[in-house]
Amino acid sequence: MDKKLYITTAIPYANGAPHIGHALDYLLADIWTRYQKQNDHDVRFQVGTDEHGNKIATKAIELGTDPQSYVDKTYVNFETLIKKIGASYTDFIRTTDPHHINSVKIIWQKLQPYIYKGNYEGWYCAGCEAFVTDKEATASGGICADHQQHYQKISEENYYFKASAFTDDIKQAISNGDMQIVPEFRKKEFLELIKDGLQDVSISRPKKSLSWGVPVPDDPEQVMYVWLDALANYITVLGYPDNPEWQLYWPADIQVVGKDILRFHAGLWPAMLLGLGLPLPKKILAHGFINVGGIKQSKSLGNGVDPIQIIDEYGVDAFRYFFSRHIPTLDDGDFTWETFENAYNTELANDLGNAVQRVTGMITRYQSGVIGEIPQGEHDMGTYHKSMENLEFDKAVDEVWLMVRSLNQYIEHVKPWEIAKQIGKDAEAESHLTEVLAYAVGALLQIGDLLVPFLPDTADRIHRTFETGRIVPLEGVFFPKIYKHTTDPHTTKD
RNA sequence: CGCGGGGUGGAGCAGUCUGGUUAGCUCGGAUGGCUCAUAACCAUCAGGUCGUAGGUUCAAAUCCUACCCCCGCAACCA
Repeated sequence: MDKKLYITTAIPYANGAPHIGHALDYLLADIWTRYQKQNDHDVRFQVGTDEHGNKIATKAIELGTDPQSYVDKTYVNFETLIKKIGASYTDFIRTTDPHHINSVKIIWQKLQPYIYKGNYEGWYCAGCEAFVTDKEATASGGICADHQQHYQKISEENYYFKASAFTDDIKQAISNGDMQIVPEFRKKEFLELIKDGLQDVSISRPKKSLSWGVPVPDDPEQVMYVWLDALANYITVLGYPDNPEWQLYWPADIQVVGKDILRFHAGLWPAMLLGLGLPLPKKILAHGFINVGGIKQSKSLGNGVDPIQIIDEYGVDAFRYFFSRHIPTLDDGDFTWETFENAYNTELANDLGNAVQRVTGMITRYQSGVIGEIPQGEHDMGTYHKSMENLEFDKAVDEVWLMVRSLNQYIEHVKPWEIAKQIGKDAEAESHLTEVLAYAVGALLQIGDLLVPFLPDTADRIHRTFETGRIVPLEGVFFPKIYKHTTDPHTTKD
């Protein structure tokens, strides 16, 4: 058996609507997973939801229910999105799973040598029953917008995790690449951030101010705060510590996170792992944010884009296509309905869809659907694989489209329809035509192979159409034109 | 001097580390060709002071200096 691989995604807070940022996590992880599986690796792929905390408890009370019943409903929103994207995950963890809760307690105990009691001081809103960051307090002028009251500076006793103890080890692991941070500039950014050392982190709250969470072992007055509970999911989902199977998968090969939470995954989380005596993840992939028309998505602006809507209107492969190719894997990207639809119509419909269509059309028309001997596609895939290894998925897809274009050029160049006219006049025309069309099919099949990680449905359709040596007609065309957010140029010209 | 990223034809980007053929690609625009195909495809053309000002060099988008502008971050925000 080949080495077992493991990839993780961040677990979103179950209170809230899934948005495009979450979708990106799942998509990137899924592309990598499918790519590795295509190369015969065993891949475990985790997704999940973070289900503890005050916001959930408060919301549940508001709705006249209890927190557990509430999250039992809301986590489904994420599960729906994940499935809709076609993410081939193997594990869905919820932080309210009994096994997770038990494991977190054990983890707490194992980390005992690095846990101490201290005072947490910060701006607190009695209405929210929660602390806000200094930044937030300053931005709002010291007044909570929801409750129209001043934040109070209060301090309370809770437990701290001595992350600072691991500063040097973590710095070293990052610098020497044992724990690789991708992209490189994020690595620099993070090393700069921790140059004066990691800060110790508050990992619990008094029970009176945080009711919904994992109880701290041996201290009924304290409940675990988010970090330890949530981050631990990456190993508890594998069965840590009681099911030894976790050792087959840990350390993770890649942990996919958004750039905003890189610091927790590159600092606190590795510190926890070192405290447990566990190896660090091999690679952390920090992707960027998706703006809309150059503007940050926000609830107050109401300019958020719903991934479900995109998938429902254009299909899952169209979604996967745009977000893998037109959103840079390692940097911020931009979405507008216009650019999305344009990419769909020109690249998926005109370039790829039409190429498949014209090849199947000619084979059906000239050769009654018989393809004959299909040669291996001969395009050099070095750049593609290199881009995949570097986690630059956008560049890998670019490479595939180079092939699509050159196939269209090839067809234009050899003009199969001209050759067809020579049949009966020229003795070699028939075999020449067969050869040309089979070559085109070979190219399409190679394109299909390369699209497996990105557009699984499309790849599958291409294979089914051609692989038997005889055209298998499929219902409908590949990527029919869609004009929902832009105008059809052919209806406005009159 | 807080840290990081960036400013290249209408839009989005590559090229900068390792200076050197006519600054490359996609979309958009114009013209032409073709007709197998989803009024698709193919070809050609138009369009750029490579943020600004200096400097180094036979030669700079690419190296050096100064400055301007934009974006993100500035730690418990799940």
